[in-house]
Amino acid sequence: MRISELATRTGVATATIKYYLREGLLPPGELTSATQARYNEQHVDRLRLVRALLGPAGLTVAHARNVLRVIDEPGDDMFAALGAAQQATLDESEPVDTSAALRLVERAGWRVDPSSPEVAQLARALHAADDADFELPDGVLDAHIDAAASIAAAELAHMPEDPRHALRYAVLGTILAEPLLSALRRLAEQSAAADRFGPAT
Amino acid sequence: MRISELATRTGVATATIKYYLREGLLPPGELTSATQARYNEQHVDRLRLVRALLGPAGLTVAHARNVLRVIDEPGDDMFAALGAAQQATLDESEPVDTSAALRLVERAGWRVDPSSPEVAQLARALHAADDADFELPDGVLDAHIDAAASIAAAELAHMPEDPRHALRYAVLGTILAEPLLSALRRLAEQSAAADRFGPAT
DNA sequence: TCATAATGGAAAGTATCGCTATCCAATAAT
DNA sequence: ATTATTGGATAGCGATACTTTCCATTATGA
Repeated sequence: MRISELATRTGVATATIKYYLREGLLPPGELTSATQARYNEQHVDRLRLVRALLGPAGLTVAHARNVLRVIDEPGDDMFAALGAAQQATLDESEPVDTSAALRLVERAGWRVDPSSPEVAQLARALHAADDADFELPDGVLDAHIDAAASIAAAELAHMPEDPRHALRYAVLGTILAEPLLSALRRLAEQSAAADRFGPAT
Repeated sequence: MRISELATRTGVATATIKYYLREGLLPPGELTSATQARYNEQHVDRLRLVRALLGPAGLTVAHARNVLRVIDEPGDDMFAALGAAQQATLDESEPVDTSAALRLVERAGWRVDPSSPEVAQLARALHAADDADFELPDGVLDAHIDAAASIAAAELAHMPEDPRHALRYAVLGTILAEPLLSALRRLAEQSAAADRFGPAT
């Protein structure tokens, strides 16, 4: 198919597709002449994936490119690839004091790289709560830890056997499930609040 | 104190403080003349709160303004205020097909407003996964639902008695705990992946 | 076959966002 | 009396995700 058909089938403007091509989010079509290229079903799928990453998942173009690179070139070290996929969506930024975050990780009993950006992200979240004068009760923190642990366990338990699929699954699970979990948490809160403060059934 | 002291104490540039004042994130200081205003400790606290919302929580200025308005003017209907606080951070956007989302909510047994933006957010997250050809196993979905429910329960259980504090607590809990939960989930995954794929202890 | 439409590719333009810089007249500090 | 600071207004900036415009080169179809 040509670019215009790719555009109509995915609902993405051709100019935008050209932009994604330029940014390396979408592999180029097969050139049939100086002014024509052919695209196939894989391009359709890829374009949908790109839109999912840029839209609801909220990734920047740069982050999406990183994520796609990990999916495209898995390498043979699954652990390294998973780490790379996670870090693909994080910016490095100023160093933070990670002591509180590390204490929390230890309390959770997790085995993590103390210098990973995820620890820094956790540290920043804790500091933000602190700066906002928001005291997070231990019980609530523990609930978050348990929740995170059981989600991770469930995700790992359902990971496909085939390493190629497993990586894609893990990467997308990490990234696409994030907005899902946020929405679910808010709905659970809404429901709980309705039970407690809302109008009678 | 004057604006420059407010700036040095919070580490926020005076130009930025002026910007927040303009945007209504920070209440004006008490004018003592045409060219001087006095600020107090409440301004320091407020400014820290604003930075926490704009930084790690990732809110836009417009969303932060909405959130602060709910905190500032609680009203007497706690349920309505909680709903308003949640919606303060969401954009309205094109309508989505919420049927899959509603099915999920029903499976969770939650009591929520089917037309709420949170449902729409959930619907978009589900569609994104679908568009990306990412099949979320039921077991994983259930794990997310259970996790969301137990977090919500823990948060409600620790909500302060005093309605004024309760609202602030609920609002900040919803917003500031989101990046925290994301970080925890990623660390839990990292730990679980290390156990399964990583180097031996 | 010849006018019209579409394409690849490059480059410039646009809208939004969160600041940041510049000015100015009025006032404070020394 | 001189210098520094402030409130207030306005304009500028850098990043991001597109959009628009342009052009030479093909396709396409009446």
